[in-house]
Amino acid sequence: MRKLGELEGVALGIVLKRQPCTAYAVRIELKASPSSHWRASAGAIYPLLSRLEHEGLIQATNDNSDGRGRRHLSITREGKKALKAWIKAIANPDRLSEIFDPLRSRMFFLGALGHQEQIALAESVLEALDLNLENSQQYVRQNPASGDFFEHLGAIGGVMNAESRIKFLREALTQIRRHKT
Amino acid sequence: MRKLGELEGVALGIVLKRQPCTAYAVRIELKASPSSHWRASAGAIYPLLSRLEHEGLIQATNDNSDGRGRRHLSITREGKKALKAWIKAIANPDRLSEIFDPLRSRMFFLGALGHQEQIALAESVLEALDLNLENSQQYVRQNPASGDFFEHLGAIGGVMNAESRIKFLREALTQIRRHKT
DNA sequence: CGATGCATGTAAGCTGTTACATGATTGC
DNA sequence: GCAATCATGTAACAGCTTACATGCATCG
Repeated sequence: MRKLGELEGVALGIVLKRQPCTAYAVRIELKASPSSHWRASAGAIYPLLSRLEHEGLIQATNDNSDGRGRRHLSITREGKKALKAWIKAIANPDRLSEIFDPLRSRMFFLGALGHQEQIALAESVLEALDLNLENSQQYVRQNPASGDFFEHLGAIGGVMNAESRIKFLREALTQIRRHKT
Repeated sequence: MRKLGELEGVALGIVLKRQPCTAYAVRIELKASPSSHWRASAGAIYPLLSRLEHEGLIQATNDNSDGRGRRHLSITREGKKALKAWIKAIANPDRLSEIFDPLRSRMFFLGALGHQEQIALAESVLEALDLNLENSQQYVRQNPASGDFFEHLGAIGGVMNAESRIKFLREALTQIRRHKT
């Protein structure tokens, strides 16, 4: 059984949670989730789900109740097995450290800016991060502990990450101010 | 002036820091950095740097002091302008939230596992995260405040992120134990 | 004198993006 | 009736990976 890619895992997971649902719904959910790496373009989602269907990880039933030719997706036994394997693969330290954070990438090169520019940028990013935190907190409220437990956990993770980034940038800003070229 | 992609920005930043340096050195540095999204494959780096050279953002001088045909890269005035623009682009909230964390992606779907499996996985990931933290701390020691200031800042960011993930997973584990399906 | 590291690249393939194309349904 | 949303897809392209190919230098 083939290993799933990152977007494949996420998409398959969404199918499991929302089944029976359309490919469109999967796409919207991906877009809606805050701080996502994925743009969830149609050109990615539809071929991806076709692939998963072709491999027997999801199945589709045609819904002819209206003229839109909706196709309702659900996960198969094989699909759930593949999803579980995908989830468990995170225990691999290499997979675990495949993080991507455009803010931290840029910190390494902040020295390319002048001292005033550094401070101005850090301050404006700090504002953006505050908005970011508010969005994450709102997402938690939209997914309370009373609803889907793991959706709630993931949302909490988003808040903690946002807080961590703010803490980091505040610390960085303090040190930059002290630094003076 | 064209906007730089993420890997382009990072590569250009490394050239600025290490110049004059070879493309190979850029690649090694990318690989060495802990928790990197990029595999820094030759097939990515060499065409990328050729592109930047072609566009006048970096320049190369041939070094014939040995038979390896080394090409020493350095950044141009235009290149530094492009790099600064790339760094400042992080103030854009959309760019800022393009985070990717394979651990958090999977938290949303942890419910696909049985309760015991959830706990076992979380525990083994927690161990891997501890190693992760140690690596990040070592990276800080390798890049002390006495050296390149921003390299040090970036390294600190790595540690804070590692700590944040551990804190998150500990919290998650506690809640999962309480949850009992 | 052989293994490892330095150094540069290419070819095929996969995955994702943007932009386009089409059409039905719903709400104002 | 018209706009927004639901819904499915394709085509062209960009970017990165794996795997391959080549050859010099250095160290034991």
